[in-house]
Amino acid sequence: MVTMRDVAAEAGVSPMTVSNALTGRRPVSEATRRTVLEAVDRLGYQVNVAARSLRQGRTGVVGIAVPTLDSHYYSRLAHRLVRAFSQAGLATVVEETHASREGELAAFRDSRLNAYDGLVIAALGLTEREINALSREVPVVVLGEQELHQTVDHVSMPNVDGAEAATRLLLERGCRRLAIVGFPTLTDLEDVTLPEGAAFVLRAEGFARVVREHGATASAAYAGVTQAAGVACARDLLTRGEAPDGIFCVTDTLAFGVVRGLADHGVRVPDDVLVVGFDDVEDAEFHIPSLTSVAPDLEGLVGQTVHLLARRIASPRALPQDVTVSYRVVERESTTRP
Amino acid sequence: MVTMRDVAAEAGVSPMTVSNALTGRRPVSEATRRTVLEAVDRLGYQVNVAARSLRQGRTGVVGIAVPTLDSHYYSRLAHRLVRAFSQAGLATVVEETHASREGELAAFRDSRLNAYDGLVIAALGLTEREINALSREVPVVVLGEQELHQTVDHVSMPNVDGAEAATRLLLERGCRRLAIVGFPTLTDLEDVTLPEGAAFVLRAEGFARVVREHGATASAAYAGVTQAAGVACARDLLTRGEAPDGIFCVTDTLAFGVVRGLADHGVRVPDDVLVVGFDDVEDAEFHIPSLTSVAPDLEGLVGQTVHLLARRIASPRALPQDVTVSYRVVERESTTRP
DNA sequence: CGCTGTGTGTGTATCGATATACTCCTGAGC
DNA sequence: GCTCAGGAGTATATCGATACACACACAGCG
Repeated sequence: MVTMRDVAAEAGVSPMTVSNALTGRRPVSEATRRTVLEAVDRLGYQVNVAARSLRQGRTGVVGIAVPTLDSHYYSRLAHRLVRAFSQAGLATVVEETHASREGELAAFRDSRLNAYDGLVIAALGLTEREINALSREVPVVVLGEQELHQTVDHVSMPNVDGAEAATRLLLERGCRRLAIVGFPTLTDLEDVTLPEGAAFVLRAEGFARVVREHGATASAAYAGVTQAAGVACARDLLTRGEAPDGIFCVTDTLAFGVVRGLADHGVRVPDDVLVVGFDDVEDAEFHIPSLTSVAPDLEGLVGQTVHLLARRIASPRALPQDVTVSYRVVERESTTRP
Repeated sequence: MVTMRDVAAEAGVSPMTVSNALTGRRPVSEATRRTVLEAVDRLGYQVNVAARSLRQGRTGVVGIAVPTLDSHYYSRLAHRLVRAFSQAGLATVVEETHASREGELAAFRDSRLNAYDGLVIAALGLTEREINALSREVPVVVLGEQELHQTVDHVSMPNVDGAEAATRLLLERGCRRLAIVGFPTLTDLEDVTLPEGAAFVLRAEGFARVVREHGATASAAYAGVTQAAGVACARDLLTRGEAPDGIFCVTDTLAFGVVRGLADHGVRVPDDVLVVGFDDVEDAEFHIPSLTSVAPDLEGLVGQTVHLLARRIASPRALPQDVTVSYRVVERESTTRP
């Protein structure tokens, strides 16, 4: 491997001058700068990051830890975050936590910990207490899957409000027998702990509140987070008493499954039942029927995340911020009466 | 920061003994091992990866570079690769190249280069020559988007064969006016260079070959790789002379767009036209209509990739292998005549 | 009894880049 | 003519973990 020392020899200067010429940390005369750069080209020199970061204690890389990449929502979120950090001049690596406590601890603790200058994590498995403890050791921004209490930088989705809006939309469109897919019950909501974390609870809360306010009837079904789970929930709802005429799904992914599951039983959307999702993933626009969905302001979420993490890296003791981004409901065919 | 030296002092041994106790690289008596581990716990010691990898020249991390995570296919592929490497005991980080030459060079060269022990790259922008040159400097497995010539480990999809099978399926189902979506022409195929690389060319080749053999007529449309592009292509095909009755889309993503675009013009799948995709992404099963697709053996692809990279890391001068995985055609509603 | 071998542990040099303190030189100012 | 500021470059120590050579005790063996 060719080192800075080799470049220095080739250029007839000291290693330190090579370092200064390359990083610009200290001034170097124009002439020697050129000589150095030529030597670098000739030898094909590349800086050794391990050595640099050992010395500097920083790596210039931020980690992005998401539960899985095999998801409409998280793959898109990771993509947007990467792009935003890149525009801010920060390199990124993406890590999957498999929605497990261990995976999330790994993102914090693992050997790679001191390889990141900061971490963005969509935490599902860790408790608030754990997150608080860990956040003292490394700059971190938590993405909104938990309710936290101003102890760590936190950017969250408008879970309750968005769910309320979605549910109201169903009622406005004339639905009277509502259902929620992605949550197992409508009583004692806060006692339920799902593997997917608190976002689902908050969305269920919003749904339940509007149902209560309007004195509507509602049922609930839960079988997981995948499209297949959506299919199962649809079947479940159809074989149970009176079928719903409006379904709120806590994610678009579930909604896709639900629509598919309904179709399997000859139930048409929107003719027989209206469906609303949450997240407004790209596919919502292209499915048949296209899916009405709650669209959180992803750009805002990503922008805030980058901003907060950069701020925290710069000043580790800054006061933690808690931001909730805005949303809008994008209405499409799945709630448009024919 | 607490270092190995601190642990050594706490445990009353030398740093070297701590290292040996933790890595197991050299034997340590059971008693001192326990003492060391207790000291580690008490102080909350974590190894500094920068120092370790500077000394060892290895990091235990492999990089996975894909064009984008905002894609049905690549996000799933990245997910599977991460899982497979993890099962093989290797940590991974995922990087996006934005399908650009620069992004791919970055994956190789960027400061983080010497931070990976190996690289898996789905290269679209680099030339064969460049890949060959770079592959001499770092263990790399190229995922099948290029035709390479046994100069680098390479795992590829059954692009030509799969496309042929898909096209034959359309003919068998009675289609006579075929179309391909995702490729701009059917003459001088090999002269076309798409931003998406050679996979599209190969799929077009398979399509064109079968069309030729059967003396069928065919048209072509291209507008990019997204679902929106699929919509545009559908519109394009419908407004141009006689509409096709069978469409082969070079990716499922395009196919989703095409089906949607057709629906926008009142053309129904499969009633009026049959559609086949390629990749068999998860959504293919859940769309309405569900999408017939060429399903490459992803498990095989991922397994081979892990195997080849591990092998190359172990023995850098091993003879390069070129593997093409198998495929099957999964027939669903989009090609099932009502 | 001396000699080799094995099992444990320690000291030292090293990986490559860079922070820091230092030297040298040129030119301005009085 | 002399001092002093500051620009350009260099020597050295250091970040933390570990490869390597070495030390030492004790067992087995001829």
